[in-house]
Amino acid sequence: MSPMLLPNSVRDMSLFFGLTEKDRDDLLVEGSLRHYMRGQILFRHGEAVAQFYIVVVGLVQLYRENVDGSEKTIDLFRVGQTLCESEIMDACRHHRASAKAIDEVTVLVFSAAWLKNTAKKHIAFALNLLSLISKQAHLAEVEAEHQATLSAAQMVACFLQRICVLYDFDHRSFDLPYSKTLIASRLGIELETFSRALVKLKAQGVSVEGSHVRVSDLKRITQYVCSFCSVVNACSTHQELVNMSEDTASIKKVR
Amino acid sequence: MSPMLLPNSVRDMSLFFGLTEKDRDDLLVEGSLRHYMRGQILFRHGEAVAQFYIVVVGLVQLYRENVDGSEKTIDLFRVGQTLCESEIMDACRHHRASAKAIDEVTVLVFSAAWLKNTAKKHIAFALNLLSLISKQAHLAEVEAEHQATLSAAQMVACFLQRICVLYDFDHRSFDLPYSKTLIASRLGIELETFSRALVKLKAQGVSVEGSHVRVSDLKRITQYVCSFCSVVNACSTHQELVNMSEDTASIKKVR
DNA sequence: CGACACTTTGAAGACGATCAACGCCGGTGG
DNA sequence: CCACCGGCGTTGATCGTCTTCAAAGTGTCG
Repeated sequence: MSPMLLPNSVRDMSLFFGLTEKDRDDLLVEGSLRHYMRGQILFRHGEAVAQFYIVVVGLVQLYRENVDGSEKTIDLFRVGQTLCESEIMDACRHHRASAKAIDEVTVLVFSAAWLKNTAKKHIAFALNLLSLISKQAHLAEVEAEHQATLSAAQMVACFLQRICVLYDFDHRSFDLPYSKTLIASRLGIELETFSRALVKLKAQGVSVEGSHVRVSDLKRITQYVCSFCSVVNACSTHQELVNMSEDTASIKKVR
Repeated sequence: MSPMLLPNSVRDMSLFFGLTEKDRDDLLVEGSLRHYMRGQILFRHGEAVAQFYIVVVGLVQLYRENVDGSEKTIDLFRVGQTLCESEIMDACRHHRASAKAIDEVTVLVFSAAWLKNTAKKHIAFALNLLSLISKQAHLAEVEAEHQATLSAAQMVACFLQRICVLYDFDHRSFDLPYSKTLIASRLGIELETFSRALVKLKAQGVSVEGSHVRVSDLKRITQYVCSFCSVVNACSTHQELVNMSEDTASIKKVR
């Protein structure tokens, strides 16, 4: 697989910071591209953990099937995001959830051994991986906290903010990048609750028509969710995080 | 600080697996012991992240103060557990939560630079740290999922199981290691809800009188919470996890 | 014994889940 | 071209669960 063909969002991934271009490309060469049609399964809960994935095109859904057959979306991964790194580093032998393609998806696949060996071989890679997984751990903690403390409408508002940062959208006007059904599942709420939450957000200056979102008062919506939340959302990349953290104290004061 | 004085639960921490005893002790020497009285603050939300902590004695509460003054417990750390590793590796400059002593607490304190440098110097340490943080990320994910999908009674049952593994208690009869108020806060539910959840669990063969817990039917309570949950709870140490994962498939079938 | 922290219990209310009905839209097939 | 269908989203009604407020019970420690 020639690294030249990969989109910039993959070649510039934070995972490869601090490596020479040559080292990075030598590593990327060891991956192989794999395509999935809409709805196809990448891996299933319970199967052996054998591979590390980097999303190159499309959207991948990580989800769990409950005993009753319903699905709960754990997370959604877009271009430049990775799957299974924590399962591999955690020495977890079996997948803890299933993954499927939402769109037409292309992923770059590496063996689990590749990930471990690369971490051993390149200390910079190991530290980047640490940073990446730390960030995930933190996001998951915040998520757990939100589930416990925020109302549905607040979680939706928080999600909209996160979307803007992740996709680099204009915070005042943008289109939802995927269906409301999927968003509701991602947030752990029912579609009906999501729909009603959008109605409530109108009072906070957020209007959603179809898939188009317009936010009339950025400050109001930021205060509506906890201000801490907005810091988290803004810290999507390493560099942004470094910059943002300068301002954390002042944001705290503002609230 | 002489490593000889540290309890085994610290000297045998998974973080130092694969290092020689000498390397480990040389590293431990660089830490300094610090004592806190009941209720004293280790660090506050918003302060600069400067240190890495290993709990040597007592229980440390990580919590967030909401705008309205109420506290939400994010996690509780006992002997042999660590604080701030993910904040340090994540290059997060300011604490994302506050920490205080529940008991009388002793911690071993290292500079943030110590943690980063040790990871750079000893690849085994870096990999152990990766494993540790991966595990945390996973637990946090499961936690978020539980908050979204389980009832209060199920979360309490799940928590009791986790307690047993973490403290190596007899699963059939043990004492709660801390107050019900603290447990409720940890689970993100109100004390009243917690109390009522215990009443409901009587029907599942779990009786709690004062702080003493008796479980009459282990299988019933395991099935009451999702079976996936019990696998997670059991995977408290690296080695246990490696052993457990052998059985994951079979446990899945059982449910 | 009284003060105080911790816990339990009761009653009322808020919120989200669930079930049901309907509207909208794009595609398919007659 | 129209009828039908299925996927998606909205809205209404009802129900169960958790929170909130209030009161009372339990225990410990001075």
